[in-house]
Amino acid sequence: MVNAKIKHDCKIELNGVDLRATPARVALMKLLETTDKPLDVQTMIDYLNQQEVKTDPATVFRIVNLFKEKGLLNLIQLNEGKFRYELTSKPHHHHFVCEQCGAIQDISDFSIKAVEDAIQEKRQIKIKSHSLEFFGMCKNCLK
Amino acid sequence: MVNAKIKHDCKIELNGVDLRATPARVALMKLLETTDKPLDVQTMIDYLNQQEVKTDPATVFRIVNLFKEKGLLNLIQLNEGKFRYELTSKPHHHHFVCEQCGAIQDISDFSIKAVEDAIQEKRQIKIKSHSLEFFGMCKNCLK
DNA sequence: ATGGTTGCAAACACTTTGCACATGA
DNA sequence: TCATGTGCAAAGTGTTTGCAACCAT
Repeated sequence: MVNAKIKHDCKIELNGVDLRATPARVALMKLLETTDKPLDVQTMIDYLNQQEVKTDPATVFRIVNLFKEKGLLNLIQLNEGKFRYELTSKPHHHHFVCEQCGAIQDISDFSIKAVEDAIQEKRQIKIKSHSLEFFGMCKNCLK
Repeated sequence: MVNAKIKHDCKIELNGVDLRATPARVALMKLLETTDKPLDVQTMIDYLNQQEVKTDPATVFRIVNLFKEKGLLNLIQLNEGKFRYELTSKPHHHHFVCEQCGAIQDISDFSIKAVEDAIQEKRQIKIKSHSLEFFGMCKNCLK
């Protein structure tokens, strides 16, 4: 019942951006909705294959790219050699990555919108997005 | 003469971080010093091979990683699928990338150090570096 | 029914690694 | 001299693409 409900929600969400609600897409939406840190594609694949939903890397890459085009996902890079993704529906925030243990924390203590507006006007450019990530040592690793 | 002088400088610079001044390394330092935007490795390889200095991708990747370890280079990601590098000796700045034409501008109008300090204290973490990049449309492409 | 979606295999881009040879200090 | 660095080839990731079969609408 719970599953059915969530599936239904995702269906509406997906159809709303002209995408068919296939099992892999619905499962991926569910995963993204219940995860609090940016996911890389390999993690998504592993998760899906652990569930009832067998799928293929090519499919997941395609879904993720589609979701990004449709504006459902933000792309994030944390200086690894790969992309991570987060739902755009989550409140805007930045990240802190511990270089020792790899832990990722959300940073939402402030906004750089004012700065962004100032730069935009001064340079006569249009800023559509930004990425701001911090790197260092987390509380635990500092001990 | 000019070349000899620059070579000499790089030799000191390289030996200063316990690296031998080989032709590829010196040429790469020269390139990095005279370029104002973050370079990807393929661009470095193409440049070196156009010059007198024939070299191999593996070598350039190794040099770049060494330079980074030694603190000579900063790694930058602009949401492409690859790394870019800049000399750490350049004044700290951020970047703006035009999503239409790919142009990269330096953004050094402001600092987020105050913000960084506040986050660091509040969360009891140690922030060692950050990346802040802006994406949008440049002046030209807005026309 | 039919156009969007998938799986599979192959290819591509970027990066790393092993090892024998070469070279800077 | 000899530890360090290089070239070459091979392999390892992450990602994209072509195409026939499949399935959501």
